[in-house]
Amino acid sequence: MDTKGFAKHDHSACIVDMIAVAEAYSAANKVQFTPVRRRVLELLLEDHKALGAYDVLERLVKEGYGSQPPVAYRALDFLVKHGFAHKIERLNAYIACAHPHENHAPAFLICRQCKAIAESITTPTKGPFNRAAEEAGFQIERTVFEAEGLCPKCISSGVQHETA
Amino acid sequence: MDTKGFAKHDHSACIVDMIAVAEAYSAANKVQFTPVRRRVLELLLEDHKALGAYDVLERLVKEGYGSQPPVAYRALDFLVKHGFAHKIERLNAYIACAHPHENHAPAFLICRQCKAIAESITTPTKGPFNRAAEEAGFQIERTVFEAEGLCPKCISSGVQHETA
DNA sequence: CCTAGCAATGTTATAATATAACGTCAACAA
DNA sequence: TTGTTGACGTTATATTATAACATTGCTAGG
Repeated sequence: MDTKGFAKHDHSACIVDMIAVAEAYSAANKVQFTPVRRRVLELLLEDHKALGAYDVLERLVKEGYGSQPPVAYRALDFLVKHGFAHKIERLNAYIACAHPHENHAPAFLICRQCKAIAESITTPTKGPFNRAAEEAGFQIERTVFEAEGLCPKCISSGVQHETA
Repeated sequence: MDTKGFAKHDHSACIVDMIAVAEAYSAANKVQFTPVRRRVLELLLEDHKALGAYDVLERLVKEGYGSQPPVAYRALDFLVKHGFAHKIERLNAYIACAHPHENHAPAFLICRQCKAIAESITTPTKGPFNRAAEEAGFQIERTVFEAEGLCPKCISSGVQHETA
């Protein structure tokens, strides 16, 4: 299981790369990688954490794009639909995909302290969950795998115990 | 992995049992299993599917309980906190726990067609996800495992293909 | 008995998240 | 040219969730 997110990496290169991938994909699949869509993907990549739709919207407004929620939701929906972003259900927020088009079954580790998020990919057809589904005769179309807890950094900096 | 939900069972007995468990637990843990809380648990058990907070509220109002959202949210929070219900993040809805206090790491199979939901329990310390977390040095506190797709019944009754 | 503290309930009000519906425009194909 | 389509922008509204405060009833200590 390949997990990205808590390690440092060359971030500006990562943005450039992703945008290039998105452009190639869009050309190949005859979908439009328009300025708003590109900009939203960049925003998600820049932050490298989950942004709410209204966070995205706020930034778009500042840059002269439309000012109403559908502007943000539509761009986010596009990115999610085509595999460039994921929705973190637990947070009602969106994050750039760290593994675009690697046959996704994304799984997230969400730090409750610093809000960092790592994305793993699990094999879509194995694991106990898939076995259980099979036994039950259930046909999986989409999965949500999210874990909340403490990332390595926050553990070592002494945060402990849930505040619950 | 024990999966409950798509098979038939004696439903009124299941409600009675759960309520008894909840009462025993509440007595033992000195928490108050009040009328609203009990009623909300009953509602969730009766439906055996996920109810939104406002669905719950609507029924409570009809029965003379308070009419404002916090009434429903507080009861649901209580039930979730003490392990009698779970929130289905994907649906922003709540469902009675099918395995109360069996050392939970609940996993759900959600039928997009008929809205039936099955609850499995996964072992909280195994599986690829836990291994990935361990490798990453991440300490899991809570998990969300949800799969959407088609349940056996809907498959055999001919529903196919996502409408996407 | 009184009363201070507490937990639960109820309320009002508002915040945060999300979508429906419609008009305009540009690209493109017939 | 014209009809269609997809994207974008808008207005308006729906849906989900919480903050903050008053009231009530219980109970522990005096």
